[in-house]
Amino acid sequence: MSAHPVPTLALRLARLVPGMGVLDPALARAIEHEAVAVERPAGAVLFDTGSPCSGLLLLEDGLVRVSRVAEDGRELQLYRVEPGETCVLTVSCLLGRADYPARGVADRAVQGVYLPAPLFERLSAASAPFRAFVFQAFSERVTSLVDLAAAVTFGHLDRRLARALLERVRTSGRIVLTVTHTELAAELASARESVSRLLGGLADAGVIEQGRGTVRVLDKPRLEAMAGGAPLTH
Amino acid sequence: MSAHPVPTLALRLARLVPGMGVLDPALARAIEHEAVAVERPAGAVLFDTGSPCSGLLLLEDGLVRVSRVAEDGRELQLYRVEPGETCVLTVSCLLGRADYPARGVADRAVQGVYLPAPLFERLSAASAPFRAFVFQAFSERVTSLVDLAAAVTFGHLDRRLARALLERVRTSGRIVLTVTHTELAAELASARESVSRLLGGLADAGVIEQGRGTVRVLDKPRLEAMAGGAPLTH
DNA sequence: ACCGTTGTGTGACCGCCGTCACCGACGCGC
DNA sequence: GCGCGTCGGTGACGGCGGTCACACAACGGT
Repeated sequence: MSAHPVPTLALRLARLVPGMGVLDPALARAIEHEAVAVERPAGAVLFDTGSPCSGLLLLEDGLVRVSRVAEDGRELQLYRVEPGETCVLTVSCLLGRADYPARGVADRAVQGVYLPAPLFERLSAASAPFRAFVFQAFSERVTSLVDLAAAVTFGHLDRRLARALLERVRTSGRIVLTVTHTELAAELASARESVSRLLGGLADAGVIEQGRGTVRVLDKPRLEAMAGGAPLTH
Repeated sequence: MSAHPVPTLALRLARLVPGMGVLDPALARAIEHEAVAVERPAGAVLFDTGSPCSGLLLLEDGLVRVSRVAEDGRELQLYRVEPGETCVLTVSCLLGRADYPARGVADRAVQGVYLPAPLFERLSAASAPFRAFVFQAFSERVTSLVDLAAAVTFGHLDRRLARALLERVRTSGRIVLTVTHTELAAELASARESVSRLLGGLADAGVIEQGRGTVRVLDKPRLEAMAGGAPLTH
């Protein structure tokens, strides 16, 4: 397809993992053999509740939403995985040989490098930078999960909504978000009507501006104040 | 604090970590030098929100409650650490060099082996069993955090209360729990009155029996049904 | 036996938010 | 234009559970 040579998997991996420059040749060969280049379209289910975990996907591009689904169909977004990040649950399941307790869906088309479990273990045993990378990301996620639990318990919906909006501003880099009230409600495990009412309030207060399927953030500082100032993964 | 007729620290460590039998002599020496035997009375605060994490405590005896405290003083128990377990947050903070996002309090008097960060890193680099031990525990905790978030979001108080009771039955091994309504309320980030009413209902239904400062679980299966996926009959 | 402390029961009130019902607004295809 | 699906706004209602304000019982110390 491509006229120019595609980077090797080891190279693509090295780009994702800071400090992982020089590799043992045997290890590099193992990567070429065992790692897999992955591309999935938006909407694809990457893993689901109860399914076993066979390896770790390192994201180069796209966005993955990881969410817990209740019996009644309601859904709580646990976190989102962006390029350069890792999926805690996947690492967790790999380390503990457990099944996934949640669902991962490609929010935007996904491209990355997939490391099957044996390769993952070999890498984490052999490469300190790889370990550091995985566990650093891991650590941030655990904190964010704790934050989530606290936000759901203490924080009221307005606060969580503010956080969700800020999160989207941060990851998209734009202040005009293309998101429907229904989507936000699903993300927060709430009801569309509640979200609509709150957004209406924010619009009245001049914090945001609404369009059909869009939200424009006008007053980010105010939104941050509402979110409660809690540090949400830089 | 060294030469004693008591087991060496390396030995105590080996008892805690399955499969960690034979150690490199240099490593064993490092453990003797750097690890610290720790004993703290019930009620002692082992770490608190915002404080840095300097090492990992492996519990030999006692019980640690890890909870997130809100601004208004309400408290949500994230999990409890029992002997043989590790504290996710501690490991997480160690790995990510982050500050604690929660508070850890000795619920019963605590005894254990404390591994300062450098020693922890050395051990996790050198010993596969140690890595496996830490990360296995880590994995379980992450799952339990996800469960917690889901329970708080979807589950109602009765369900969470049932879980809390069962958890205590499990860890104490006895069906007569010495726990006050106030304590349960704090654990669930709820109100004492709510807990009292729910417990009253359970007593009426014959699921439990109450005393002053005690709860006797009579019908564990029924309690489990409540804690599980069964819809609540009101 | 007295009294303070701690644990529990109970009624009243109310706010948040989930649910139901419905309608209007916008977009798209034909 | 017309129909229709998606999106959003609004009112009504109700339940869970948090808060307040008590009353009271159990235990402990002196």
